[in-house]
Amino acid sequence: MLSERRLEVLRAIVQDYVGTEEPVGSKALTERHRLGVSPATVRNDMAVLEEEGYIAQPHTSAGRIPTDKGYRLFVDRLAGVKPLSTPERRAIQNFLDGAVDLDDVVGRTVRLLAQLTRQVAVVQYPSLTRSTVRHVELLSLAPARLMLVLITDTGRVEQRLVDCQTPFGEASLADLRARLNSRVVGRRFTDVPQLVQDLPESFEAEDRATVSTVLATLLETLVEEAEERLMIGGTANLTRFGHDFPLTIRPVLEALEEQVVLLKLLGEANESGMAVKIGHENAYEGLNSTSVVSVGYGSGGESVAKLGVVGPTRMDYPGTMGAVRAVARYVGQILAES
Amino acid sequence: MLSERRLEVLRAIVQDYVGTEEPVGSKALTERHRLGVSPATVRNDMAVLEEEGYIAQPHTSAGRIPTDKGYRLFVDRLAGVKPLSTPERRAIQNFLDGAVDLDDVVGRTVRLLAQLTRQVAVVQYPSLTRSTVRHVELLSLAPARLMLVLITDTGRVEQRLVDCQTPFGEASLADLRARLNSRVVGRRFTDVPQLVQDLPESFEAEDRATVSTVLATLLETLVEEAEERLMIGGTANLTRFGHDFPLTIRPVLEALEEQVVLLKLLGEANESGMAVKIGHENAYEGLNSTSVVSVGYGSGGESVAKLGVVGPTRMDYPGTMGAVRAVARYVGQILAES
DNA sequence: CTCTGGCACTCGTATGCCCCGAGTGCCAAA
DNA sequence: TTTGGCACTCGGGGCATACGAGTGCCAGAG
Repeated sequence: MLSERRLEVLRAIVQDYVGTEEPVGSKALTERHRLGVSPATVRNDMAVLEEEGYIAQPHTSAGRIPTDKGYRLFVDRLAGVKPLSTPERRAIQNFLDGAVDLDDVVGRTVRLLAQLTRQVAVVQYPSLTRSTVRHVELLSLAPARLMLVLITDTGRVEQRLVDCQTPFGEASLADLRARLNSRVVGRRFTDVPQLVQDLPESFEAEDRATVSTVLATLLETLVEEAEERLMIGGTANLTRFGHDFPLTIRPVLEALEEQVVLLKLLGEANESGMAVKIGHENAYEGLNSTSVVSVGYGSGGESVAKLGVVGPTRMDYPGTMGAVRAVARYVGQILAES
Repeated sequence: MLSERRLEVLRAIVQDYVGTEEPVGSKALTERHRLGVSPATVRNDMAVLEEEGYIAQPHTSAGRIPTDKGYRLFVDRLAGVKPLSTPERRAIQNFLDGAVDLDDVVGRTVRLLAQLTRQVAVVQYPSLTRSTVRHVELLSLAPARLMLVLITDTGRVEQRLVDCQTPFGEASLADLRARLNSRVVGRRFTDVPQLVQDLPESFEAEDRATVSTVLATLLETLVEEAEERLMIGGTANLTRFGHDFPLTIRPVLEALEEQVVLLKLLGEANESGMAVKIGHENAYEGLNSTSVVSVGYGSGGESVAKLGVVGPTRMDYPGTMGAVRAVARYVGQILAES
């Protein structure tokens, strides 16, 4: 077990390193922090911390830098979440309040988050899997071509073209539209499949194939959209990453274009609290020198999607976590209002 | 006026510099290209080219590199557009043919373009301003709340919520829907305003306010969506930019997040042919060390949107132009089919 | 058992120096 | 107008040196 003072030393190392981006030595530490002990003592503590794997030396005769394990301990036990200042809060609210539609909300959120944290921001569009159906519309575009429009309670609209084998009359169309809506409006997406399961049977034989096609398309839309969309921003902040540029930055840029990877990363934020993935804790190799801070957000108590930031492992965790949490809350409010 | 041989020298310089990324000297030139003259002659030609501003020396006693003006001349008079190889063409077609909807087409296009050119690709969603209306749908969500859905001939769907001051009956709704569609379906967006101008007058007094609100929302949608959306990809290729990294790359990343800037850049592609903006020809300062190759694309003869790539001024112009043109053509075909 | 001051040692970085070579400009001759 | 020759420039690489921040260890004090 590490003594109180050793933890204090670790905290000081993390804070200094995050600030200066340079390995921190024993003397500098005692000067910048009032630890009340001499550099020699700190050296001993550092030796122990290194042995335990919390810090490391880039080279002999250089200062120490925190390891992933060190950051982990720092986040878990040594640092809180730094709340934002009142002006910051007000700025967030003002900025988000100006949004006019869902796209705008997400767009503003991502820019806000990038600016606050000075890192790369990732925001997932509110999820459909939790959503309910507000309306399903069927339009006849051509004799054998329909358009299916799905409207969700989060204000999102998805459309799909449906090609039918046989022409589908206006009467049948109106019939299907009415029955479909009476069954699924207000219901959760996950419940829809079983709710519409037996619908084809109640139609004339000639229309059954088309009805089945329409339903299949509807279900497909639900599933496809469960794989969510993302918006990212603040990539220019990648330039603040470090000195050994191209090598570090390239895999990150590549990862940012792989929506699947990002979704998986965000997905690991458990619903209640914030998730912090540090360095090698990230499954994707290209992000081994980055940390991901993510949190769920949503209207009401339930989280419908995730948002977060990606930055160097050497980041200001308390500040970043504070910003992420605050933004998530305000976005949730905005969504609840609309 | 520059002699034929001087132009040949300039072409050789551009080609070599693009290949090696290093300033090219007179001796190396005569070795790699069969110019049929001695290095001394080339030196004289280079002196002239430098005086005219087509090439420059990074330092005394270094080779020459092309200036923006030099690239300009190269593109305008010395280089053609390099057609893609047959396998490349086939690969493009196969890749784009797999697309399932508009988002997918654009997504695949941007990835394809990034991969072919090894640069940053930018694709504008097909524009609405040129499009025609395929259908307008009105849904009643609540007594005083409507949803307006606009479907375009390019397969795009836009929706807007409309809050009415007074409740709007189902009968009136059906009436408005029918009249609206009979007037605008098949018409161009730009023609819509005057086509619906007098619609409110033909309704009962109590409904007129609502009808006006709906029409206003419709027109607003047309205008708003004229400011197009973009998709970008291949940002990882920015790492191949050069040695003096952060300084060059940062403003480019910033520019890429400013949709307005990008739209303006693409917008300068005139409809018929390809536009190549080199270095300082780009209005936006951050892109002064980049070139933009863009072209319009669309189904049929008309271009409905633009696409292009952003790369270092030192790029393979013939190859890039060939790839951009080919992709634009195939995307146009795909759009025409669907 | 813990802390402290002292001391020798390490090693990465900055600095200065030199040399090499690619590249240039100029000039006189073909 | 082209060519070969020649002196000059200057950036970059290699090398030795000096510096200094930082370490580990040890002996002594509390």
